[in-house]
Amino acid sequence: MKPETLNFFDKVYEVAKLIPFGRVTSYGAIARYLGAARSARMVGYAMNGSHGKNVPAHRVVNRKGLLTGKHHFDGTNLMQQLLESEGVVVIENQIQNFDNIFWDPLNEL
DNA sequence: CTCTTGACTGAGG
DNA sequence: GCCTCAGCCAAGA
Repeated sequence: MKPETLNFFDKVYEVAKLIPFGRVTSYGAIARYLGAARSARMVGYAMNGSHGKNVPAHRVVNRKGLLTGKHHFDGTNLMQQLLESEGVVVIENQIQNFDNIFWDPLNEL
């Protein structure tokens, strides 16, 4: 598997799968780790195809810890349910104690 | 080829 | 801290 054969989307999926249980990261963090610091939006765009790929998209939020992508899940509060199942406290689409559970691939990986 | 659409981010007021 | 604006880049029409 040459890296060149891996699409930007595939790279995003790989990183997303590496997010530890009960931790979260941001689109920008993943983008920077992939060397595409200006492509944070592409990370989110890539998650559109994350369904059925065993990708924990619910652990990826924007830089504020806001669940901006919750509307892309089936249920209205499915994304929040999944996060709370992992011990992550979410109030009004906002992850509480975000700085503490934030997982930066550049620093942790 | 051009134009629109985003699960974003950083800077400025 | 909140709001607004502009830059960013891939995919689809």
